[in-house]
Amino acid sequence: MTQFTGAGDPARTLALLWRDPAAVPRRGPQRSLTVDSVVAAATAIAREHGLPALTMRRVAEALGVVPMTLYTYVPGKAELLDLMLDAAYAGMERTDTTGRPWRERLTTVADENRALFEAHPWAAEVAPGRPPLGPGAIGKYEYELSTLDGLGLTDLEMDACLTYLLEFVRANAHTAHAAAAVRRASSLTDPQWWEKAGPVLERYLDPERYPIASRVGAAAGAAYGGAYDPDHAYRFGLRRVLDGLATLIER
Amino acid sequence: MTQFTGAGDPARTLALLWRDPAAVPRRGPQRSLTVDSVVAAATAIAREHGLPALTMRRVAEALGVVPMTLYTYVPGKAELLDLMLDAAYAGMERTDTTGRPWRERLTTVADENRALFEAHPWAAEVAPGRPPLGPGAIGKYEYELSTLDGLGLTDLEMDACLTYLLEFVRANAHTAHAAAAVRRASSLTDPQWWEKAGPVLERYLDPERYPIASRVGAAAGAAYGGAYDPDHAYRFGLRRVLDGLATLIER
DNA sequence: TTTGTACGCCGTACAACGTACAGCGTACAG
DNA sequence: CTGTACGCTGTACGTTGTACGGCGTACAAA
Repeated sequence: MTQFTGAGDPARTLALLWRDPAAVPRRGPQRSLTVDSVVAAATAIAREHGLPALTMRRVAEALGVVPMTLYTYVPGKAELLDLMLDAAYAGMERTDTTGRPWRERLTTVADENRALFEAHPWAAEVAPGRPPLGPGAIGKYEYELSTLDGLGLTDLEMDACLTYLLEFVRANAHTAHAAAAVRRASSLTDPQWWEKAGPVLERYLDPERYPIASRVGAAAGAAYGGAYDPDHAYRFGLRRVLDGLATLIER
Repeated sequence: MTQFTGAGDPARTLALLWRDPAAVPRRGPQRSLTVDSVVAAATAIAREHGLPALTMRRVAEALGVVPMTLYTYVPGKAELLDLMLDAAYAGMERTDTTGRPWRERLTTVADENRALFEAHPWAAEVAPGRPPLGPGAIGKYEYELSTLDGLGLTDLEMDACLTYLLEFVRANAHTAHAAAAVRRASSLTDPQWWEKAGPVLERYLDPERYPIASRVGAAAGAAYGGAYDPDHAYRFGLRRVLDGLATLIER
């Protein structure tokens, strides 16, 4: 099952995201849980065991409750993911960089988003079909836009620049986490895998037919100890992102 | 279930990817299918109904066979995804841009990758934990690296530049496709959704508390007719990517 | 030509998933 | 005091990927 956000009824989801007091019931027995406790339990599971391990049954078990109980707090799993994402956004650090040069400000934003995905690897995997328009997401948007304010960009350019920067960080985290997830799933470390795959691949791969790929692939493999080094890709990429934005900002 | 690639036994997977003749059996009854027909049927389902609709049962049904039969052609679903991905790579256009300026060459590579994700939207969703080292992927790598050859970059830089460019295209396609998938799943078009969410959101969102977000969000929403325009993000982003690489290449 | 066996195909089965539904008991409104 | 709104739960359904064992075919050896 691919995991979405933004699937359910917008009004209900928004009321939930903003913790609308009018949405809590006035009758019936005392509630044994809270929306926040459900979100917290789900987040803990996703963080510790990955998104595939996040099941309604597991969340319920962690809370000492039967699965169907969760459905009185949350309409379904999609909305729970929305709530988790918004809560994660709300918990992000927001360093005040007023007055600093724009490169430093954007680097801070990038690093803070990277930290988000480090603290919540699952967040890089949920596909935000429609963004969760809760207080966490809006507050994040406001803060991040403020680092681009006053640079002479149009409103549309500000949005485009921010989207561009954030998608880079997100993509980097996604790739990094996919690598980590496959490591966990295959019970074969990266070096072990390459040790097995390398000799076999050599039987099929003709260096004369793929000269550049052989050369560059070997160089990259030797340098990274694998096919991909997320840390290096982040540092390299962030420099490119800032240089790319510079031609727009400093024109 | 999150979809991986590269989960199974490397040797078996590689033999499959390269269509090793030694891997086909010599005994037993005639095989009614081929690996290629399985891959083709699976690809057709993924393309037409999306990755969540790609199930072994459905592939089997399309081939007029019982689910377990597929397992005599393919070790499992993860390997099937590897094969699908490698086949999609193999089918990509590879325009000869020898002698053209590097910006034009890289734009061509980006556009070809974008076309891949347009033809195979599912490909943007599979997480390539470990890349499928088949003829398609290797050929693609060789071709794409050739557009960066002779520019004075080190081998590591060539790999980093290509990775950076491809991750941008991939991330853009992923976001675009997530938006399309949620539209399909929620049975509520984007304008319909905003029409319902807009008034409700206004009740919660205080413009004085989020001045920049309100202003920029409104501008972006009006310009794109939604929160995000993948086409615009691609054109904008590709310019930034090339400008960012320029400071490295033309230093 | 016969026979042993490697191997394709299939029916059944299992565990896990999200969640619909109906019954039961609680606590507030009148 | 009573009716009812509503939280909690047990059971159940339709999915998923795939393990297992039986059956029959077609090639290798005799």
